[in-house]
Amino acid sequence: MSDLLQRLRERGWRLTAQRRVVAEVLAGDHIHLTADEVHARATERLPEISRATVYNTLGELVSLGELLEVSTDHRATRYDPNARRPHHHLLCDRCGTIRDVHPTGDALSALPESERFGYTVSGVELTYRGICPNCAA
Amino acid sequence: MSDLLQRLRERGWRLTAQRRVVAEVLAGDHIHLTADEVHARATERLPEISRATVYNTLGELVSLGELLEVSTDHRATRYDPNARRPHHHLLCDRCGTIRDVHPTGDALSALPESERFGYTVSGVELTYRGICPNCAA
DNA sequence: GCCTTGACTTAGACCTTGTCCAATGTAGGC
DNA sequence: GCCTACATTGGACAAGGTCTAAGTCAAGGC
Ligand SMILES: [Mn+2]
Ligand SMILES: [Mn+2]
Ligand SMILES: [Zn+2]
Ligand SMILES: [Zn+2]
Repeated sequence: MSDLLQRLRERGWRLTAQRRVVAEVLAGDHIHLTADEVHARATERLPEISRATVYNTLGELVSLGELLEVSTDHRATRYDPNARRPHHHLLCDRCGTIRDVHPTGDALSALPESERFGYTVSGVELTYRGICPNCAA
Repeated sequence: MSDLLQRLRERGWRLTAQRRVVAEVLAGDHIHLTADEVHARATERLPEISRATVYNTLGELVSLGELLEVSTDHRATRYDPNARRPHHHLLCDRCGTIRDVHPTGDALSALPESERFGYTVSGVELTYRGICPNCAA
């Protein structure tokens, strides 16, 4: 997290209070917040931060490869700070909670040449769906 | 496609010109149109069809299990008439073209118990990403 | 330390996607 | 052919997201 700020400074980022707060809000495991959720949490620490700045900062972090965009549902995009270790997602259909998961094997190799239609395939995303223990109870 | 209309009539659907045109627009393989694309194509055949009716009809077809919603990008939902044969998607990152694909193996069994976090896992979606032959040229 | 400047932030207008509603039209049973 | 419950319509509305012009400020140079 201050690792992150360090990397960003090295890439010429100005260290503003707003950017610092957004970075802080995104710290942690299994974090997949929407832009408005990030804004709400950032506002607790820095009341005057604007929605536009949150969107700007999230967009920049995505461009820099420090954040991933995840669109699991048909609602708002979620932002995933776990961009350094490849992983997939397990989503609760009832409450929307998302966990990072690491399936075995390589999903890419499961797509035979005959099913590639001449595409150059570079990646694959898996989204598992189910019901979380909390919602099951 | 008239199969579809047949099934729908059996389920109590009124056969209106609007619904017929939406069903026609959705016919074919590897079709993954947005609601506005469906509306645009439907308008060519039936100029007075409204956006609300297109949304209504698409929503009903989804409820009836005749259409799938696909959200591969972070933009508009796409509607997939290939609801009868399970499949996954291969997406061109440049132009957005989507193909239906059928990978080998079972992605569900690739998620070990230790990575399920107590969830009851019921399904998995795969999205392959790459560049289509058209965009590569 | 202070100045300078280009990068950053801000409020709010605006756009796109999608939902909702009251008024109007019509498919299909009789 | 009539009736009526179901379908369609235009437009208002809402959420998520983008853009802009004006003001602010981090940080390098002195
Ligand atoms: Mn994640
Ligand atoms: Mn498909
Ligand atoms: Zn849940
Ligand atoms: Zn392409």
